[in-house]
Amino acid sequence: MVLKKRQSHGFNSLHFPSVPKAPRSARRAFHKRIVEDSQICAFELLASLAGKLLQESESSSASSNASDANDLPAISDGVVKRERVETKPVKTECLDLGSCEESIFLPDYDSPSSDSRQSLKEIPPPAESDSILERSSTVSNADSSEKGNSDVKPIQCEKVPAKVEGVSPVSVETCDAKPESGLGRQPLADEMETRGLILDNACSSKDPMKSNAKSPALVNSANTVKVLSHGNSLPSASDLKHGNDAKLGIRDDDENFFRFNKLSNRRKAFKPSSRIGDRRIRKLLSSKYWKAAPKLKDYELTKPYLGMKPLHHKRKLSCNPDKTQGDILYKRRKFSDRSLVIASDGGFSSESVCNSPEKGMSGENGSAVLCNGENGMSSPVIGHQAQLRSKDSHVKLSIKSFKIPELFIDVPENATVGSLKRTVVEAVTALLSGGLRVGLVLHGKKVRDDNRTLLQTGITSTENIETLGFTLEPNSVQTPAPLCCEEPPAILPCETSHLIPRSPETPVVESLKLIDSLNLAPSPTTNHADNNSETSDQEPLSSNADLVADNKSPSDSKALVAVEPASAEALAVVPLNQKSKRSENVQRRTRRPFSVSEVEALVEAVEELGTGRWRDVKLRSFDNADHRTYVDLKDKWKTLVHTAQIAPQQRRGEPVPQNLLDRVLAAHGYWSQHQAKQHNKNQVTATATATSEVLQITDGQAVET
DNA sequence: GTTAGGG
DNA sequence: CCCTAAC
Repeated sequence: MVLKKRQSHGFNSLHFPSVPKAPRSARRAFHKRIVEDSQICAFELLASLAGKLLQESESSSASSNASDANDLPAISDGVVKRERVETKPVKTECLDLGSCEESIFLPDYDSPSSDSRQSLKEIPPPAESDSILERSSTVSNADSSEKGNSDVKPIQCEKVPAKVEGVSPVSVETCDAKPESGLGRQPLADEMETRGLILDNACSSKDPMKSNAKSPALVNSANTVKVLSHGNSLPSASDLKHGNDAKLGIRDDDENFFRFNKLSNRRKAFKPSSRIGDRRIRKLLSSKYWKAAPKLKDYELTKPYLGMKPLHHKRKLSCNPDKTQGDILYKRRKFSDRSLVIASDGGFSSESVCNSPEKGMSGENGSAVLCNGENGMSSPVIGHQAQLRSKDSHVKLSIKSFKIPELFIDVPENATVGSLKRTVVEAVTALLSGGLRVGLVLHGKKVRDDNRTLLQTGITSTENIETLGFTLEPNSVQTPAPLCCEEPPAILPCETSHLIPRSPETPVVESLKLIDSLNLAPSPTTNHADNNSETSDQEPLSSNADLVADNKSPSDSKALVAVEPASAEALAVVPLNQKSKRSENVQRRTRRPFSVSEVEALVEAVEELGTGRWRDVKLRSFDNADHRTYVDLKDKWKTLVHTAQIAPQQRRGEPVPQNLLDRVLAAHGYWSQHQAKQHNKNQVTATATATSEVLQITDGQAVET
């Protein structure tokens, strides 16, 4: 060992790399797979978040509009329809990512407490797939026919699904929200629905299980996002075998196919990863995204902490149906590529979602809205609670949505839609990177004691439940506020929502503000929303498919969507997909060039401590610079050495005084040798036995160098 | 959690 | 800066 090391230092450093390299890369390749998976999870999370956001906005809009009962139904309809539309994409996704399915499921099983569970529970414990299928099918049915009539609470629940799909829905939502008039909305809904139906059909046909003759409970449960995803995923599997009508299906199928086989094996592995806490995911989230958006420099995300005003989402969009659809498609596509939107939901909130519209409105503290099942109806979702049950007195609640910390996005008008999207992703990612936790708010007060029983806390009666809210909170405050902090964020025009007052107690809970552009399709005409942040550019990154997706007659678009995107993507994606995907997700730390003074400090420290003791260097000279890790210092030193060795003309960035560079070289040279000597010495002393040889060698080395 | 190195 | 491997 010693010898080796010495060698490398002395002269052979160049050689070194070659040897390890091969193995390394190999290993890497192996790992990629895993990473990929993680990524998927990350995506799921994002997706879910997006879905939530959408939902949130939805709910708010709905609430505003629908103070009266009449309105509600309409809303629900819209929602349902939307859902359908989205469903298709979802499904696709599922196929793509075998993993999604798993992740989705996991939550249920994992957390006994989750609501969704309940439904499962009711039904004999079937294979996952079975249950899933059933559920999904149920859901679809419920949507189509029953939204309104669904007995009991189911109705409310039905609504929920819509929220799941984050992105695509948004656009739709926008349209819906705007016009109270059913007109604008309806047509869209129909069209979309149609599409959705088609998709559904495909799925359903494939699935034998499809028949929905499920107990009501199932139906209810269906509401949950999870359900959808499951359903989707399953169908996809079946699709694989049959082959889809749409090319899209083909591609997905293929992918799925592969994965599918592997999935079974991987399932276990996945479980853990599905968890939000998964380190990997976090890592990805936290660090990756930057690359994607280096050019976005201008954009800033403002963190909630910055004290921006909460904007209540409100998007102004044109309601052009066509456009909308295009958007939707686009969105879908996008998400689908990576993951199921749905899945994420399941992940985050173990709570299933079903809520009565009214309740939804009431969700005061901006958090989740609950509906109380207590009133005699038992929502399947809640079922999970039943497990906890003490006798008859269960607390039943459904969470329609979580509020997530507010995100501000500020981008130049000439920014591309794609960049905007990425920016949003970054923001969301940043949020998620720290992990999430759920807060409970009762009567506007945060309930902190986790050990108290619901009864003790007063979460038993219906009344209380109505004032109960759940919040999604970033787990770590430290979550880097990468993009935003440096400059004062521009404040976007916004409306504060009175609907979702934030209690001081729960600062964390905030509404996520999305800018309309997010939802917009790439087509320029579509967006003319007045949002400052809006961007009219087409997304450069968007695939042809995306473009194709926009204005078409419904039927056309459908066909196009199905086929084009799929094929296009398949082609493009297959080759590089993993990479690109990965690179796009997470955000990178903000770049912070070392100042001359920092360099000086570094040089000084290294002169004293030597290389190889970066932690000490950090402690000694950069202890206060929390943004400088010892790895950073090490890297900087590396670059300094390199810089010192190249011609001044080739150096870039802030020029480092030559004298410093000289010191760098000197220190580097010195420590290179010194280190070797040190090692030798240590070795020698330590192993008195083997010394002679070692010493000799050492000497030789030293001489040589 | 640190180090060392490749990217 | 990021990511990993290897400690």
